Amino acid sequence: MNPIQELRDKLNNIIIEALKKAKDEELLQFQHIPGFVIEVPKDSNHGDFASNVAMLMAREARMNPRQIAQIICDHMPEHTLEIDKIEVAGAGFINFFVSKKWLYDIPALVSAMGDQYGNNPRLNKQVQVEFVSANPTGNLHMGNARGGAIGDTLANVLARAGYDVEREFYINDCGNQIEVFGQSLEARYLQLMGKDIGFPENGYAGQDVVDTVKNIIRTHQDGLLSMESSVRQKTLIDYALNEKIKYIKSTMADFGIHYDVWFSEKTLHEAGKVEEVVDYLKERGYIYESEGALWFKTTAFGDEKDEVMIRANGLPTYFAADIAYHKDKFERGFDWVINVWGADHHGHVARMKGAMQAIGYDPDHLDIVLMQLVRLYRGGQIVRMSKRTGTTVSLDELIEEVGKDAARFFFVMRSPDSHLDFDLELAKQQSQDNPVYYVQYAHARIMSIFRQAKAAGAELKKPAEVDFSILGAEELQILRKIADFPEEIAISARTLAPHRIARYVLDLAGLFHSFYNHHRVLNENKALQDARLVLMDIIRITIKNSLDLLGVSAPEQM
RNA sequence: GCGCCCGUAGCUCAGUGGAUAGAGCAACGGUUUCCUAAACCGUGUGUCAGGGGUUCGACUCCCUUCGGGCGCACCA
Repeated sequence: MNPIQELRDKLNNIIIEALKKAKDEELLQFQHIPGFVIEVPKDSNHGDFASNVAMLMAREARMNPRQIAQIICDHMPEHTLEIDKIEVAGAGFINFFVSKKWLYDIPALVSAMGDQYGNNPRLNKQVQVEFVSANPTGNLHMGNARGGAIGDTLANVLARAGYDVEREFYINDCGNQIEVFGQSLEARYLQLMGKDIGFPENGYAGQDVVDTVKNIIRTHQDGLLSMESSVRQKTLIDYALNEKIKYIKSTMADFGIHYDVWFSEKTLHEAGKVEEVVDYLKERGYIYESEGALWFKTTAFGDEKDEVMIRANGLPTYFAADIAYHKDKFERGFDWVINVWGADHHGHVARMKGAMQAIGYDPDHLDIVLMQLVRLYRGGQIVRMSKRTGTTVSLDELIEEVGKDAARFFFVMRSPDSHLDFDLELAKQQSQDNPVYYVQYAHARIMSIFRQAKAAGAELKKPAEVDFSILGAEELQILRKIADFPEEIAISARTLAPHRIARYVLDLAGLFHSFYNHHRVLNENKALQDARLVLMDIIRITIKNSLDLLGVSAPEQM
């Protein structure tokens, strides 16, 4: 149920009917009705809805937009909508002033839908969101954290927007980096066993690798010393990957994220899917050999330069595996595939889409959400992140310091396109300056009102038993905001903009706090109290559902 | 050099081609002790980085210049 969308659809039909009627009467001349919009004007003086249809028709109809608008108004058919006023305004806008009575139906809708409120009709479309997909060779960093918050919120939003959603984590468990990882593990192992041995130049120098090796020693002691190097590395890698993936899974769970699929890159190679896709491209003539390597002619799809698929040493590149991976995704039947990537991978986007085109899939069914980098601040000072010095803050440490709720909210608060300054002090603050606190507090405050109401013997009545015409302008504004929620979800999904939900719930919490500071819910006027209690209940539901989307808890008291 | 993102109020940021560009913080002025706590109310003259273009209409789309970030591996 999306009340805004329903009203919009009805107005849309009325306009089209009016146009047809005017054409029949030969007052307007046109072949096609243009793709006009019915929008909610920013300024409420311009009505509840406004359409630009007259402006768009001006050229074809060879008439002044305001005249066209007037003709449309004069030909509005009979309809069931209660409309107070329709006016022609500005350059030719048609403004609709819908009777406020439609808002009185909102509480019953929200109340009946409960935790389902906000959900749009099912679309029967399968969408996959792949996000984080961190290398299992180290700790989760702030980029992974932001990707997690964005990806998971986006998945939640898409689900409520009507899609069938799957969350997936791609595990890069083979390739060059894993070899380097193995060499690093081996060096640490030998060092810890007292051998005087150097460390690989580009190895993983972090303390977490040392810790992992210490865990291995705890169970295997010196048992790996006698092994041949390649066997030893494999043993170390298997153990370490297992440990790292367990760490990632548990940290993600602490962050409120639960994946449907953990997809191993290795299985792709083992199943021959990578060779398969290279062969496929070869058959189509997109592959050529040069300097011992096999190249994919990505320039044929707008890339700047061709890319290596199979290296001279016979091993496929990450790109080759990634094409096979994305082919596999589409073969699994997804109508829409979404990846959340760090902005440092942007160069990969065009060639990935090109690759999809080359293997016969519509590149428009693949969307990449690129997110900009994160900067951590502590008391106005930037927290430098350096793997060398080991001062990097990991996601598990962040969750421990500021809590899951603040972390989730902060990471998703800004547009993915925007660099994110994460203020650790603000995130911990128990004050209304802290946006997550501000929203949660609104929820807790409403719960408190209900506790007070119960103590006073006041009950929450069913919306049908309550007269909402007693409500004033501020309450109606809140109703209007609540009515927007499903539409907000639809837009957020369509534009892949999960930060809109954070802003939405901040707005709603702001309206609530402001109302709370001016009016008493529990008061002498019982009819008013009944209406306000219902209003409080649907604010509570909408805030709760918004916070659910964000993966943030809604406390009963604070 | 080429490509992607960004540039909006003092600061941090919103802004699905629509009408007079918004919010929070900060600043300034005022009120107040009330279901949850020093909270509440009010106050914005912004070259939407600059310049061109498309459009009835541009912060939004295109071109270009400047500034910042990030990429441009037989790494992932």
